Amino acid sequence: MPVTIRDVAREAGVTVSTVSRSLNGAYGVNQTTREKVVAIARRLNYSPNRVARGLVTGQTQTLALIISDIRNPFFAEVARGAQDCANRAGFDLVLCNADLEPAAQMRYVRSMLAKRVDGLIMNSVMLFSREERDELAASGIPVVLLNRPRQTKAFSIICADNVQGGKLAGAYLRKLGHRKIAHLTGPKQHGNLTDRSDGFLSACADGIVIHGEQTFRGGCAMARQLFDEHPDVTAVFAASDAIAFGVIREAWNRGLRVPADLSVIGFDNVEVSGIIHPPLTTVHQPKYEMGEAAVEILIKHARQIAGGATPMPEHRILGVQLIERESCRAV
Amino acid sequence: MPVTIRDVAREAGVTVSTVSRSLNGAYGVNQTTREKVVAIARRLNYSPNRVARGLVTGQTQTLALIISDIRNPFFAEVARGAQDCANRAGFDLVLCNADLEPAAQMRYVRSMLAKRVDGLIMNSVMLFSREERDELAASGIPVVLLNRPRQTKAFSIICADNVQGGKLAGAYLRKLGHRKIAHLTGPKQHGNLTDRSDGFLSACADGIVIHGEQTFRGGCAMARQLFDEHPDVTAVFAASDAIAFGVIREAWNRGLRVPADLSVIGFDNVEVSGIIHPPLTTVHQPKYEMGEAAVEILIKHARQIAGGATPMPEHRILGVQLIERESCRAV
DNA sequence: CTGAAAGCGCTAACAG
DNA sequence: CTGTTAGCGCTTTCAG
Repeated sequence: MPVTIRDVAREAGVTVSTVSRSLNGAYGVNQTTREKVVAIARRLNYSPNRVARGLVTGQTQTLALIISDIRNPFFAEVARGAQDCANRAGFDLVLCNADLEPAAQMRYVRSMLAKRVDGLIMNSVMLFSREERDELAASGIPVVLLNRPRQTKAFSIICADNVQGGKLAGAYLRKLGHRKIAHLTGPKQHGNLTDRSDGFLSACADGIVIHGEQTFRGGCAMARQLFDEHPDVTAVFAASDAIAFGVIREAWNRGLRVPADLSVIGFDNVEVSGIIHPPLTTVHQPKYEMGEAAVEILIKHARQIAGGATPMPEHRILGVQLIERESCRAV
Repeated sequence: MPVTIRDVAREAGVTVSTVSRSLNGAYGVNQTTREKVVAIARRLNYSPNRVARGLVTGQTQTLALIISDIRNPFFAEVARGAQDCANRAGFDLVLCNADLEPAAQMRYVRSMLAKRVDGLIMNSVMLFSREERDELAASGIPVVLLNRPRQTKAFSIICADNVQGGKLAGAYLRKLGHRKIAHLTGPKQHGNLTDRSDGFLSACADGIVIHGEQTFRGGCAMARQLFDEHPDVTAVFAASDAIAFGVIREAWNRGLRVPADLSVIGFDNVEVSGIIHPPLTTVHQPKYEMGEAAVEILIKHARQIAGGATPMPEHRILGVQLIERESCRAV
């Protein structure tokens, strides 16, 4: 049904190879011939079948993004950065939501491999077993891991400077004069969050640390526990904005005013943090840029592989930034 | 590098056609032969090259989702529903963010067509010109439009019952006893929003309608205008949650308490509406289900096309629902 | 039930 | 500079 390279060739009175060369800007085509071919291709509304091209070149100009959930605003922002960057380079991005299930994640990986994507971005927990990791590495396609600071050295890694972010938050609260400070975070042993805790504790060695669920609900629950057990706390550093929102909600419920009675600082700087009341002071992660960086690396590596080279995995840590809004005050 | 169907065939001592048939569950293969082939394929860790298969079958098991911006929580939710549904059927989903630019949108459409996706979901404004529309229709792949109530009859359409939603909101505010009610919405002549307005006006014929930008900032701006020009208004129906958040923010700035001094109802029911203070009463759109429905239609139509049939475009309107939270009160 | 052969639409040597 | 030839890896008639 659609017009093929053969149709163009016939119409132009040349062979398909000449058409291919003309359209792909390869050397060795008479300028006049090329122009003629290009004109005819345009007139026929010809568009090369990328599947066919992919089969012969071995490259699909497609990347995969395997994350836990696109509804998480953090990932939405990363995805947008990744897609924009991919688009600029003529690549497409396929989206996979694997939640936190290793099995789902691995199914997606295999499916993407079978579709011969040129690269893979993944986040999500404890990826696969040793064999699975080897399987991926053996596939020979570039992989960048998102936010997995201490992972194997076989893949590239992009993450924000979580240690620095935690330190920034802790130091800021101390500078405001707070002395009884709590840190509400997710599960222990969670790469990112552990780094944030470490950074925080380096600035507030006597900080109270409470673990829970890294969600709005989790934030509510941890805040309840905190208010019950440590009513003298004057400031909290939430390991994510979602947790911070829970803290603010719970503070409201207890009649505590933020920031009058309680200072709260978050982490991530998701869009809503500027919209809620009070506007949330938080540590900004360069989410969009992380997506861009991941794709940038992938494309570079894919080109190297196409050129016969073996790319070196790259580990890039992006800077964070304190965003002062209205949820903290000096005491 | 990767193991091909030929490797399996050689190892099994049969030809590639037998391997193909065995693996695809086609009729006419000796049970014993099939089992042997399957076992060997598994042992070799064989996974068919989907690009090659796509070239011959003409189907890629891939769908495209062209939206304005995945960072918009509305689209994130739709995307998640779409991706889940696609995944269940063995399809993948490629994500494109075209913002509101017709040119970008058309580039994505063409790119997806060239990659031979099996179907297309699009939202975004005033798609293309007549020729562009014809070009898409001529491509012969199924298309479903998101939230474009009054579009051409050549494509399928999924949208929420916006008229009903507007009516629900208006009737609710009246039932609470409000008489001076304002409706803050986006640009005029915007399919969805116009429907919401119409529904609202059918319940509140004397409602004040203000047009602006359909964003948080736009909500702030419209609220300022409203408070200046109509200080006696006791309730507002915002055409989207984003606008409602702006109204609440601006109310705070003016010292108006929500809902004590001003009742606010939104539209969409994005996740944050349950997180902000006060929790927002709003009209729920079945976003996830809209994504699912879109993919469901696409896949059904793709199968029909593969079977030689010509699918009939389908128009599906999904029901909405009033979510009562704490931003409205009776007067 | 299985094999041989053709071909999807394109690129890429290799000749001429 | 252009044409001929050979596949990429798979499915699918068509024979046997």
